[in-house]
Amino acid sequence: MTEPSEARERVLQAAAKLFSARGYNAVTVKDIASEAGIHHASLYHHAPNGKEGLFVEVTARTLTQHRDGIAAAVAQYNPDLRRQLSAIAAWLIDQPPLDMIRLIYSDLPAVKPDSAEYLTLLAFESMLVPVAQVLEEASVRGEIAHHDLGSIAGALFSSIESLHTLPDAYLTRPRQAMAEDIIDVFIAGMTPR
Amino acid sequence: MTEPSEARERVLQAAAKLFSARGYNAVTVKDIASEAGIHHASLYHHAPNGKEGLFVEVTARTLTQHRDGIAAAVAQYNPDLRRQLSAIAAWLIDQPPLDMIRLIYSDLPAVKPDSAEYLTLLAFESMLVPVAQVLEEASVRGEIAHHDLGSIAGALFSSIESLHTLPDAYLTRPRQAMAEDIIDVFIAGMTPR
DNA sequence: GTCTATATAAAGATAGAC
DNA sequence: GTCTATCTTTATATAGAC
Repeated sequence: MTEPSEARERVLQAAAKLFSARGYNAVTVKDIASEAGIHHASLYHHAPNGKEGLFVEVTARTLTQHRDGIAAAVAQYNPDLRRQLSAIAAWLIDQPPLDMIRLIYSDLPAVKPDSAEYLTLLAFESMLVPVAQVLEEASVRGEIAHHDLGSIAGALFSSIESLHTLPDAYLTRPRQAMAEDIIDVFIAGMTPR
Repeated sequence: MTEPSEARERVLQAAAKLFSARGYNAVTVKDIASEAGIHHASLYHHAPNGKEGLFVEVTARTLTQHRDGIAAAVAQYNPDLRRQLSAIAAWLIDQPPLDMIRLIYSDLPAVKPDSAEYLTLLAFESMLVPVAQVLEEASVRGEIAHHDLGSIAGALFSSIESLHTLPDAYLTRPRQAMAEDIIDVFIAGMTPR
């Protein structure tokens, strides 16, 4: 669609950063251009479809990166469930927050229905499905009891993701340490006794 | 500040509903007025501080209602931890989604710093602290092992809240049933063996 | 590829009649 | 308490020079 270039990449990264931090509606085209170090009119040279096209493109890219990051964590520590989940948590904590509720209820209603549907599907396939799969494999190995793994995967994912919420005042320990505690509880809770 | 009246209450409820569903930035004053069945200029009669004042007022009210709803659930089933958590979940599922990440990262940056600080504090005191307290009391009774109960409370809260995210296509069972499963895992995971 | 200038539309808000 | 009319500001987007 548009030529790759160093400047375009700066725009995409600025957009990804700001959209991810504040959501579609709280970010202006000027914010993005300013973050990328160019005039906001210049942005349309790199993003002919404007704000909406930019959002769809960088959100898809962010989701794909999450999918790949999670897949790498899963592959690296296979078949050690605890290490797999810790590595997924480390990845999620290292990335900007990915607020699925905001994405679905606030951001996506502002874009074309086709794009919204595409991103919704991509989000679930990138986040929930891989986590559920890791649990499923551990279940097949007999390490955890059979639960509704979709529900549990969602709970685990949002538990880790919510660590981003904590303002520093409430952050008594490193987020990764909190994540380990949460993972411990989940694993213990699913382990047959 | 402003006289209570049936019309003003309609405005507040419309604002609460829309802000809660889509967030501060995705809702316009016209949306709220339209939902309340009045012209948008009339809205300023009931809300002299405009959109921002309206948001702060209804968000505080929503948070306070959540605090009270959780407190009622806790009191009703004291000292039965599982029933307490189920009742909290039932309350949260029955209410519109309360997205803390969106509130803190997307909505609050748009309001005056004083208001933002006030709402941040109120949010944590209304949601996380009560849930942590229920866990703490169960811990004192010896029913669950000592964990970082702040982390676990946050995980539990966001796990339940994330059930709102699931589009109907992914909703194979009632949300309350999923919540029960999640609560089971949390309790089992914290129970000393 | 970036800028200045400008067009267009939408949003928040106020004044004043009824 | 509600409306019509209007004002001001901001946002998205385009045209065209350099």
